Amino acid sequence: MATKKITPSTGKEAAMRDTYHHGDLRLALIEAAEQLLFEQGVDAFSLRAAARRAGVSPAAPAYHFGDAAGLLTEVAILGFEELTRYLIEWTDKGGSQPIARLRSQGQGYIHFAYANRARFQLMFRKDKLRQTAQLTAASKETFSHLQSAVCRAANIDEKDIDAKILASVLASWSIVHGFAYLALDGQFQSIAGSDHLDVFFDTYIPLILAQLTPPAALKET
Amino acid sequence: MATKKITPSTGKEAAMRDTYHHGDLRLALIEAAEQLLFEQGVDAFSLRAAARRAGVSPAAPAYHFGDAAGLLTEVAILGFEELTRYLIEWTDKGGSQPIARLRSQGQGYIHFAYANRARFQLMFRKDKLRQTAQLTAASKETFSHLQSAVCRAANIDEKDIDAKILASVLASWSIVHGFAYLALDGQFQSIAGSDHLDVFFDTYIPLILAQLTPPAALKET
DNA sequence: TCGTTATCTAAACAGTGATTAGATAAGAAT
DNA sequence: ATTCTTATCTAATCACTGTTTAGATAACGA
Repeated sequence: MATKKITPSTGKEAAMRDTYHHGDLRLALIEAAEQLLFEQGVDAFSLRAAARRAGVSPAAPAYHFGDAAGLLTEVAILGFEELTRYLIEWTDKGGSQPIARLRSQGQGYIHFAYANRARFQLMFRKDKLRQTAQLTAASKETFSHLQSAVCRAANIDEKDIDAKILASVLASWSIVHGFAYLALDGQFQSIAGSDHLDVFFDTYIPLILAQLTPPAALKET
Repeated sequence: MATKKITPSTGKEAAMRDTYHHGDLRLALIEAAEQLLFEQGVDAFSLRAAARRAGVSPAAPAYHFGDAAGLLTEVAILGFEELTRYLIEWTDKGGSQPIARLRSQGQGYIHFAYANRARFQLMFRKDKLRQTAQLTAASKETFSHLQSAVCRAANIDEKDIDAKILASVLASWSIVHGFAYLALDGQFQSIAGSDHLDVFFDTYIPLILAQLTPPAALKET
């Protein structure tokens, strides 16, 4: 045999391999991509770096994912699925009152964003993703949980959704998403003193989420 | 003399020049960058393309802006200044009632985002910008208008800002920013039917902005 | 007219995403 | 066991990017 070691890249991250075939390159690349995103942010990501980390040549990812957008889309899908899990878990943490559950869900959304900075940002960077059926399915699944929580808080059947209730869903989504995005972008640093998680989660977020009111409050319009 | 024409780039966009010196390259590059952003989005921007469009060599921008982040930062500063003008104008459009003025300001924020897609996205992409004193000054100026509008809607003196009122400011900012961002990212396409401006501005936005309530509503917390 | 400074070019380097032809392996069919 | 087919990966290449460097050119003040 005498299968010589294969070291396709010169980088230090290159994983040695005894076999020509990787075994599970698809998974390895996804994990490498997630690591890179976590360590260096969305823009620092490069397909070649992911390949290096997985210990394969720069062209290897093309077979499994086509191009960079293909790989990142897989990561984004996993992100949406994880976000959905967050929402389910945190909604339950809210207890029995529908409004409290909605607010707790909002906390979950922001917690996810903080715990998955780059992945969260990637999920909402359409230019870096490929709009596959899987991706839209995953994001729709996430959205459906936002919608359910608002409907229950408003005591409205999900089949009776009209423009007003839909606006409330969009508003709820907007406020938690906007907050998470602005905070992650560092826009609150010069305003709220320190940018530490605790400050936000303990003081501001509960106050902000108090504005997640059910559409009953919209009657005055 | 016989000053031969200088055509540093081979691209078609290359502007001819009779003189070795451009004249006002700094401004020309900013305008080129804004055009590129408008036409092709944030990620498609490249420093070399901006140089080409200004009719100058790839290294020329370095003298005026240092690097790509330097040029983009200038564009972002101009963006914040324009956003501030939008807020002032739209706040006035709201009439005499402070709450109506706050809501109108929110519309202005979203209008700006729609009318300046890429520039708006750039302004909140810290990774692409250099955190200069000018930039933070411009964004702080913008923020101060958000703050003022909320304070007036809440009938509170700006000097008496506490955690609660600050949370309302962040909430107001978050909801309009989140809405603008998600809409620009196309997240509402599959939900709200068409993605046309009119639909949002006529139906959803007024409903959403109705949730921009003064902190009096927070007492219940 | 001369020195100084501001402004720009040319050339180069390392890095990127993507494409292509071809090498290698794994498994099925015979 | 041998051959065919397919899956998987490499090597080489291309056009492009941001950035740096040395040097060319012009503008300006003495």
